[in-house]
Order: sequence, then C-alpha cells, then structure tokens
Amino acid sequence: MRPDPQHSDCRGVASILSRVGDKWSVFVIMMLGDGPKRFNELKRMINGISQRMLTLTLRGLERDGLVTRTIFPTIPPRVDYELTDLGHGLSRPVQALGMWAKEHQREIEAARARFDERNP
Amino acid sequence: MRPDPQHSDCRGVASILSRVGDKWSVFVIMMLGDGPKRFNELKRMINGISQRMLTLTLRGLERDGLVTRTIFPTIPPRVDYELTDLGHGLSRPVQALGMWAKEHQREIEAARARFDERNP
DNA sequence: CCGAATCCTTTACGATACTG
DNA sequence: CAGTATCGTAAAGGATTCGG
Repeated sequence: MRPDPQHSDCRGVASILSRVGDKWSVFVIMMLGDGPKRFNELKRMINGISQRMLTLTLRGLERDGLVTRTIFPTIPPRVDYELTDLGHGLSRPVQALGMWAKEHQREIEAARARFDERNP
Repeated sequence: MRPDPQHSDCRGVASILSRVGDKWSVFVIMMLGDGPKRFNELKRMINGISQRMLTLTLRGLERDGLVTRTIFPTIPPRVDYELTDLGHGLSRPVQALGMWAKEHQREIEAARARFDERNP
C-alpha cells in the first residue's frame, strides 16, 4: 500500500519536515539516539556546528517536544539533553535515512562528478 | 545493533543529508514515488513552490543521480521526471519520515503550543 | 560550562520578465 | 509547456563578546 502522496497534507507536514530536514537537527537527533549528552559533548561530536546554531537547534527540538533539557545546578553548570519518547520515535526513520546516506555516499558522489563533467 | 552515531562520517554524509533535508527535495521525492511526473504537474502538486525552486530542486536531484529528466521533442514540449533506482531506494526512508510526520503532527503542534505558552 | 546578545556576511528565495 | 535571467529582500549562519 502506497502512502498516497497525492493527498498528503503538505501544509502541516511541511513545518515538521523542515525541522527534520534541518541539517543540524538531523545530526543532533542521530547523536542523541545513543543516550543523553551534554552541550559541549554534542558540540564536539558534531564537527563544524557553531555554539549559536547548536543552541538554536536544541531549542527548536525542545519546543517540538523531541528533546528534554535537564539542568544540574552544579559548579560548573551541567546541562543534559535527551530524546523524549516522541524524539526516539522520530530517531528511527532518521537513523534509517542516515544509514542510507552512508551506504550510498559513493554512488552519489560519483553521480555528481559525472553530472559536473557533462555540464561544464 | 545501533548505527554507531559516534563514528559516522559527518563530513561526507552531511552533503547528502542536506539534500534530503532540503524541504523541497523531500516533497519532490515523495511525489515521484508514485511514478513519473511532468514539470507543471509537480508544480501543482507541491503547493507553494515557485517555478525557480522547482527547477533548482530537480537539477539538484538529477545531479545526485536520484532523478532522470526525459525530454519529448513535441510541441508543446514535454519533460518527464522520474526516480532512478537510487532515488527509489532513498524514497523509502523518506516516505517513512513523511508518514511519521503525518502521524505525529498533532503531538508536535501541541508541544509547540505548550512551549510557547511557557516561554512568552 | 552553558548560554544570550550583538554585529555582519552570505545565502536562499520569491517576483517578474523573457525565450524555444 | 518548460524553462532561463536578473533583481531585491529576507533569512540563515559565523564570529565575537559578555554573563550566571
């Protein structure tokens, strides 16, 4: 049974997909699939993300109910981020996507090279 | 078995995920999962996309080897877009993501409302 | 350590007009 | 019908600085 693309509610689903689709969100979700992580831990794991973008991404995920933020009032302060049940549910298709990307990385790079060759 | 998020090659996979992550690409892939479509057919199905963005999106997908472009030299001209085998493979996790988004749309909207309530 | 705030540059995107 | 080209704005994102 096909998921009926013709009549999917583009409008509502778009705002969710654009979150999932967000480059950084995908990585954060993948990293958290493993278990709770601290802020700088995530920052180190996701190479290239700026502090600002990590903050914004985490806020967005928290807003969507996908991630919880736990503050430990210690010195120095410690903040843990963890997937909610909803977030874990999402992480499954996201991980599938990530694995697909990894498996077909070479094919796509080759296709890009061929295309760029044909279109100088 | 977990997909080992710690050691995933962020750098290479990122460029693929950012394509998948692109809002419009996701919709085009979902629409083409059904079978080949013409340019304006896609434009009508994906509400809100501009002609320019549809062109750019299709070029990107073609470059990645996910979509083929077939020109029929008729008058008026006709161009069909169709998923390649690679594209069909990708469409599976993408459809899964889309279905998840549809199923949990309400939950996420509720979470957003709660968050915005708590953070005025 | 975890973040908010500011500034500033780059990019994405829509609107419009034009072609085979 | 299926694009390409150009332009102007809006948004994303990096770098830096400051604070609890």
